[in-house]
Amino acid sequence: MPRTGLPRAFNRDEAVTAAMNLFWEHGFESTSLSQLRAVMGNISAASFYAAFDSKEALFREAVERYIYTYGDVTDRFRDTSLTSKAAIEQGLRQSARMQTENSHPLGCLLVLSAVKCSPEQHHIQELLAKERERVRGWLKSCIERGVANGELPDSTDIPMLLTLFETFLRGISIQARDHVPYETMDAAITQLMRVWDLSAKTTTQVGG
Amino acid sequence: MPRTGLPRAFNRDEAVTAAMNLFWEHGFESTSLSQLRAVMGNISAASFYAAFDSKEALFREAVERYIYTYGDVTDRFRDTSLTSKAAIEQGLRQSARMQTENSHPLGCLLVLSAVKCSPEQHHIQELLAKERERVRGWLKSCIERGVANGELPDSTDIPMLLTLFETFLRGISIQARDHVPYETMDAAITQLMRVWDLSAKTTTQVGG
DNA sequence: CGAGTTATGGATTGATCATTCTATATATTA
DNA sequence: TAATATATAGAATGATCAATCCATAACTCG
Repeated sequence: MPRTGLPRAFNRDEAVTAAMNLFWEHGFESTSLSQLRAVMGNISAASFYAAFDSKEALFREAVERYIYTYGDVTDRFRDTSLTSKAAIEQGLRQSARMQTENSHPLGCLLVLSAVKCSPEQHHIQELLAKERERVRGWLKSCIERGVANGELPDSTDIPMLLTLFETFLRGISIQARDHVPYETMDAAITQLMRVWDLSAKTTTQVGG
Repeated sequence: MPRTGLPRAFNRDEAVTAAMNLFWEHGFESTSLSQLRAVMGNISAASFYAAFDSKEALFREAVERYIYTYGDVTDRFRDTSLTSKAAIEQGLRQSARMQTENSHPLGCLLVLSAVKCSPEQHHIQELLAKERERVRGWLKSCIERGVANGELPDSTDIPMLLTLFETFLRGISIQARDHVPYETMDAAITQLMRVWDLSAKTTTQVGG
């Protein structure tokens, strides 16, 4: 809260959102500072660095903003008021729906915005990998809950099921970018969930 | 075949392969010409431009090289000596195996190396999108063949099945980058293919 | 008003980007 | 050996990159 001095001429909050959308569309490295300053209200370089430490610091803010807004669709994986199956199914459907909306860039920012970058910015890749790992943890906990509450048998191959659903989830980002419509992905999710039912029906076997 | 003049001091073929690996690892835009020249045998800029028109032209050659080498795992989708189910299953397993090998960069070059780029290089994105579309076409033909030869009922929702398998296929690239091991993806594919069996067993219904 | 504080515009930094140029070295062909 | 052709090294091109500097404008507080 700046108390004295010239007040900022642009809305910092709106600027972060605009930056998030640009990073989402073009990725971290391919988004230049001049492009960012343009969408942030045609602000000068001095104004930018008075408000943000660096391009990387802005990116971190943009990622945080994404997680708490569009990225919150994966919260369903943590919703214990639903059955494990419903949590996964709804998480997948919501992700597909959000990533195919045309009111913002297609796909998931956490998957797409730094899938590749120069060696000297490897830590940016790691930042997003850590966020994906968080989602993976929720998905894993959700499946483990399904085993614990009897939805799935004790013999369930948890890493396998986790990978099945997570791989599909990650693929949604590429498919959304390639303009595969939501409805088709939604239908595919319906069939994918039948694997859950098959796992649920399997009688308990001796684990290896 | 140069007949006169000073012969090239570096192996053009090996240089393209080295460039392919660098593009595969870091993507088109994040790979600089100086990095390329370094791995291509510490060649000078003049030598580079004597052998290649531009960075983009080299990238196109690298993509072509990839398609005919590592990328050929998806040829299984076109193998009509197999049942449609076997073609898809083997194509998925081979893709997962190749993309997780540690003798080269992880994931698929066609999916990862230009998923994001600056607006002025949109055509690079489109180049790779077209290659992915080709694979999508093979996958679609494979499923259609399954319907035609009776493996799948006429009521089969082809776009749905296509998207189910393609979304998983695309997800493998992200998962491989995130170091998900081949064995786990292989197990997931086994379960994914059970959806095929369910589709095959479904009695013919009135289509919508 | 004057002192203190902050944001701004605009020029500038040094690095790196892809690409081109010039001069020279080395090959084949006549 | 002379003419021709090609590749080379190394410097230089202009553009753009993220980031910084300086002077000035505009605000609050005393």
